[in-house]
Amino acid sequence: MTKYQPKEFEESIKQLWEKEKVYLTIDLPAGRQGHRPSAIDSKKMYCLSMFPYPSGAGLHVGHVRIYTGTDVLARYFRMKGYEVLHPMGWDAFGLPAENAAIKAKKNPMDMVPNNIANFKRQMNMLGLSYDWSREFATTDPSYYRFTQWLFIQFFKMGLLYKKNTPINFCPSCKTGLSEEEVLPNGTHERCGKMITKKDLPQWIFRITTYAQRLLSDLKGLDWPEGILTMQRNWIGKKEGINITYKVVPPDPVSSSLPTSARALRAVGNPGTAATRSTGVEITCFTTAPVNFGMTFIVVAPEHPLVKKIMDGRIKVSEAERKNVIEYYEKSIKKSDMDRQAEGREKTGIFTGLYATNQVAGWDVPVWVSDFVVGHVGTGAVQGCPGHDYKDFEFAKKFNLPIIRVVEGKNGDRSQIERMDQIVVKGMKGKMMNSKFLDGLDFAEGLEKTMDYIEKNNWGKRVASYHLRDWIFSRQRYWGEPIPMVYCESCAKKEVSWWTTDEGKAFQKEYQNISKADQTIQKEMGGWFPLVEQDLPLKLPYVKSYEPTDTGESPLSAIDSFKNTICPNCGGLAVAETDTMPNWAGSCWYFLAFPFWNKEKANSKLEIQNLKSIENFKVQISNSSWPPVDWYLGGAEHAVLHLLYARFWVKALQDLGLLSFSEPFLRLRNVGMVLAEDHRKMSKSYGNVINPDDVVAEYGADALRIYEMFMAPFNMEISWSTKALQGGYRFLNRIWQLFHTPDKIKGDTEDKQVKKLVVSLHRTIKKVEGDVAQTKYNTAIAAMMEFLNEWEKGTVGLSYSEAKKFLQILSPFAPFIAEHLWRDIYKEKTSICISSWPAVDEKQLVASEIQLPVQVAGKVRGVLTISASAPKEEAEKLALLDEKIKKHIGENKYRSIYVPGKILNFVLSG
RNA sequence: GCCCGGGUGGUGAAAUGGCAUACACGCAGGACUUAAAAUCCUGUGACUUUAAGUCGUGAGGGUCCGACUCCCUCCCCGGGCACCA
Repeated sequence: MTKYQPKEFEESIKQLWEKEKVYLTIDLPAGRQGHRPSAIDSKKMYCLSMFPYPSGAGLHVGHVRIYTGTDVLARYFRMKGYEVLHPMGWDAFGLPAENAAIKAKKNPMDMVPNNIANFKRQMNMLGLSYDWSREFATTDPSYYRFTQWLFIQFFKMGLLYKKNTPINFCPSCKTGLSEEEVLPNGTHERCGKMITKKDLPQWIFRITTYAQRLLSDLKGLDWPEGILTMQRNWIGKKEGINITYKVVPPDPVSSSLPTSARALRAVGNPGTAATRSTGVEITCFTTAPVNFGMTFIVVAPEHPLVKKIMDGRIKVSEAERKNVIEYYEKSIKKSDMDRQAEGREKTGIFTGLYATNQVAGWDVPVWVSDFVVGHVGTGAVQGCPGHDYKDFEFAKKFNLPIIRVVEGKNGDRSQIERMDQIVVKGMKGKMMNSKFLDGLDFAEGLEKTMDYIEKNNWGKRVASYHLRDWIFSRQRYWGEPIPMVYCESCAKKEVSWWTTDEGKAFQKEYQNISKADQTIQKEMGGWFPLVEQDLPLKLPYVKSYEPTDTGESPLSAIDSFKNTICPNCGGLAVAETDTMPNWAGSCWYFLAFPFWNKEKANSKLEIQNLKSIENFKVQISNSSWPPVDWYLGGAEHAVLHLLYARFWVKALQDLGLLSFSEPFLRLRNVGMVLAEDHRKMSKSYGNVINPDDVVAEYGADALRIYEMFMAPFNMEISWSTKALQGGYRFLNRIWQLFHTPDKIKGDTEDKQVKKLVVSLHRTIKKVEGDVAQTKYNTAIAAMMEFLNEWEKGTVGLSYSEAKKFLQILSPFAPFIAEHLWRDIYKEKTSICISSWPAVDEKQLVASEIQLPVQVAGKVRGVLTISASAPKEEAEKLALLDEKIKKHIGENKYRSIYVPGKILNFVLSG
């Protein structure tokens, strides 16, 4: 008897697949001949794993899990007759690569190809069925030229602007840092010193203009419910109202009073906006306009009103101006850590100004406090301390009046003194102290207030989103250069791209979708995209690319890169030196695989082809492969990557390049693979498992089977070498069976054989159903169960039925399946492209089933009975059972009968 | 504090309203072997000496003929966000 020794055949099987090009995909819809021309009319299935960053460490066993999971799908659908696209590429730009290269004192450009070669070797070793002819890395100039081209289109649409934005900066290392390099306690992960913020001009994506569509389109996606919820919460839509309040000057009567007394003084006094005014307004966003209980306004330190007070455009007393300046300086310097240390303890300062609450008809004092956040809502809140916890804390701290306008539990109308008395939006209660609203339900009262405010033109209902615009600049070397040029002389002449002929034509063509309003056009004056035919704007190969001590991009130190000419006027101009973030390449890679041709894309001819951009547009918009049918990846990308990619697809749809609005129809998460000690695998713990070692000892199939079998696909697992050996044993037993002639030569007329065949077909059906739900663990368990039955029985399967078992095994363990397929069955074409065995449904209809019988809810017996037997028959049969009879005893009973499921005798006395 | 996961044998887990613990690991005993490894066979939730049975899916309550599964209250573990108006 030969032994199962995967080492002896896995390598040659791998070469066979390569030689026979079994994974090549045809191009849709152009219909170039693939290996199965007849499949051109069949349904398509685009199966994609989130592509990896090719690190120097090689594949992690976690990678093996996700890529095998997608591979099982791809292999299954191929055999089911679908035309399958299953590509792989490399997300090679970004911080990890750059930092690794800095450490190794190499240029990432030199390191990345080696890492890719190693990843690719390991993937082939695992038998992953990729169509490598479509491979690319986001760092290939032939790829990132299009990333840059897309950037330019988004710029033209008015989706990008430049603005001073704080970046993380380490004063000790003199370097700009990304979010992930800053530890939660506000220190730099490498040197341990506190980081600070530094203002630098940054490219910003106006993702917020798509907030509503990003929210609405979630409906109808076949994604895990938890991920959908997280996306919804991230976008965070809130319906409310913006109310505009007129700011009135300090009250001359009370100007001699101390600040605290003056802050209180106005409340309850008649509103004075009609007679006095500073000409300034404050707009507050609120979801609960409880205006009859509103006793103050608080603005964020970043609010424009604060600037106006500080520079004297609004007159307040000198003492109050000083207070405001002091408070501003202090709060602007506060790091997140300081603010956390303060906890919920409120700070703030009275500005000396008032505003008129027109609804209630009184003035309220205006305060500044950093519990109000500049970028949330309008950066100003109306204080209603009886009906908001934070407002309550603030009012308590500064002794501001608290007015109850909604009854509490059991009609409580008492003065609000404690937190637990507060009635907030969503609670029940009747309105009080609210004039025309008195007696209404709280929710109704809010609606009425909003109607009233809108009718008087004091405010407007709006939706506010938690989602913020997306900072797209990185002051780093290892990213796509941003293909933009700034021309100071054009800027001075107030020339923007949209005032050029090209820009005007674009505006006209895309007037319905363009977001390039007057503000954007003005702000972006002097900025011009590179001439599209000149792309790619190549990242220069340089010796030194470490982050600079000014926080600026390393490219800014390279004169030959920085100094350029203006695409508009031809004069001297400055090239943008920031690069794009890691997300850029991954935002559209799934759109590139469908038409990518590795050889062609990288040929000199193609790169010099002036029409290549036009070709690109045609290819990206004509392919019928996208959207992605199955997208598999880790839950850590639940928000950012998925949201960004969805955003780009919507923008491209608006540009007319795509005909669909969502990139990923089905999403499934893969759980992490932890080490045997339940910790993350890490060199420092010495608990890393290398797939190379595992394959060398047990073969690729055993590794695949183990990772698919150990737990549901989306659950976290800890590595277990013992359990891996179980997978190996399973394959070994299959090997032995196929080398035991009696087990694959059953007589098809034999009753025992027929029974075994029924079990096989049941298994085929189970595997089909489970694979389509990514329930790989139970699919494998079903095959194991069948194997046990087959092994233990005295008869075998017929030669042709046994073959079907190999076929259903092949998506999970392709090497052994292919080997036996060719060795035992002498097949000449690959099992990968054979047709999935048809289930003989007729055989599966069982004439008799095992029916559990309960007495008073407890199982007391099992009947062998026809699945469709009538109740009378089942009952009669059950009562023949001594044990059942005994448990019923002398009791009266009635019975519940669900045919095929259960018979339950319910006792009644 | 809020949001998202999760809690079932010694272990990974199965069952999504109908026989709780499939499948696998581990363990124990046995076979084969000079021996070990490998392989095969048998057993394996707890309690009850045996039998017959009782209990049992984080805790408590509810709905139902029937609940791991649905509803309510709470506890614990993991992840994320956090003064979000």
